[in-house]
Amino acid sequence: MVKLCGNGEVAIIVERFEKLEDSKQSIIRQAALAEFAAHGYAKASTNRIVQAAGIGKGMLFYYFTSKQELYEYLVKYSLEFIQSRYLARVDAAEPDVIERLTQLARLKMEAQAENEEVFKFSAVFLLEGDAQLPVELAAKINELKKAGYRLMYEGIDKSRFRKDMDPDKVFHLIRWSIDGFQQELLAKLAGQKLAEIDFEPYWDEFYGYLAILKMSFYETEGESS
Amino acid sequence: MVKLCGNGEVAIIVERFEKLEDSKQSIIRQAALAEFAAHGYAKASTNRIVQAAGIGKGMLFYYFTSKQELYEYLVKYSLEFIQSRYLARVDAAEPDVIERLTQLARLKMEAQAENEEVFKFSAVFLLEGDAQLPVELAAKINELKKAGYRLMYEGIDKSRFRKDMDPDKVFHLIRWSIDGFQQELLAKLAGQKLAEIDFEPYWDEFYGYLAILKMSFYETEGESS
DNA sequence: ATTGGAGTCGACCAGGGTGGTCAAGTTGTG
DNA sequence: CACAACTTGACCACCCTGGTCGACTCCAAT
Repeated sequence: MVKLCGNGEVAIIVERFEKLEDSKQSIIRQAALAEFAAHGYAKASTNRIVQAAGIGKGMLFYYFTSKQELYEYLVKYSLEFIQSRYLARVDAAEPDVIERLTQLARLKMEAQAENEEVFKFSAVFLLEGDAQLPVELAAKINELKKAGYRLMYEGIDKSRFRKDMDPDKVFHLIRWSIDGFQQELLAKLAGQKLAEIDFEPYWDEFYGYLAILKMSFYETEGESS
Repeated sequence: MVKLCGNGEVAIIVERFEKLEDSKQSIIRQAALAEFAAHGYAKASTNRIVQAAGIGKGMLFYYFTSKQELYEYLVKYSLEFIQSRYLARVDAAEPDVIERLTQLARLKMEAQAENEEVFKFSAVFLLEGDAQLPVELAAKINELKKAGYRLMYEGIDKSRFRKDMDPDKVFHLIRWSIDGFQQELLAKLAGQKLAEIDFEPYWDEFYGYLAILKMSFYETEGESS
């Protein structure tokens, strides 16, 4: 009988890695994520990975058959991480723009604090064509992109905006503002370990910006038809 | 007598490049800018540069003594380009936030249309520590950074904002909005030659956003003390 | 005590890319 | 013709690559 589902051997080999104690697994995974995030698939170096992880060269190819397979494992891992630790937590039923975007910002920041390398790596593999992945993985990537898009744009209620402004434009302005704040915050905190930072003061500042946005773009209470 | 000002030989060699007809100079320059922009100093390849420029390997080292000198030439060229074609054109006396930021956006877009590679390259060398440049060049880079910072933040009149909002926060919201628009536009136009694009419709859209920002954040006319 | 398999290491391999050189050849000009 | 400026790409020594593999350690089962 012919195997229809491919890669019996590969599965056996990757298992070795998954049997490792979590702490060691994590060290290797983080080292590899960081390397691929910093250099992309082609220019990432397996030598630097094993050096950063503190293991012998041989071990990497004992756990993974090849650089390519390691990369695919990391993509799969990252997709699952982003899905379960970030997107799945967003309340897609929240219709208020600011509430929704605030949730996205907050949950993303929390997930990023939990594993920053995953997000840096995702920025690479979401754009990169270098690696060419098996169709089934490429499909999952597209799913994730669409899921993210949906959470950002679908089911948003723009009826509460001031009537004298184009609601789509207002929506974009709000989005750019929140993105800008977030981006600038991350740039300011670059180099520090996100997990160790007390974000409360930054969130307070953030809510100050949100208050201004609401005051500016939302219909004033009790002024309606 | 001792030469106090260094590099007599280098000057003679670079002269060869500067004597070239402009069109050829430009082809080589653009190829090199693109290569360094895409890969950074360390991983840029002189082989790919000569290939892209359509010249023999030897010529590159006939015009420039080394990869390092080529890089320094490009940094110098880019600094001058950005200074003269972008920053110098900004009217630093314009006190109105939106007017000022609009100018910055518009002039940057025009300069980018004139030579896109310079801006992509500048994004690299403004961050990169790889190359280590001679102090005198590093100083010029810092000057440029400061000049840019000044044009963005200095001499701005925030007194026309609504009195019930923190003017610094409003300023940042406006900045992020304009940046967001610009960034998204550039992403949408990626791959096309900026110089061949008719920007009028985009500017119209942009002014639509500005109108909303003014309506939202500026003190309403005739409501004062 | 012995065996054997899982786990671990790093020296080693062939291959490819690196920045830079240079002998050879092509031009253009006096 | 001669001579200098210009142009080429094969070539160099070197470095790093992904991947292999023989040697070694450890430990549980015999």
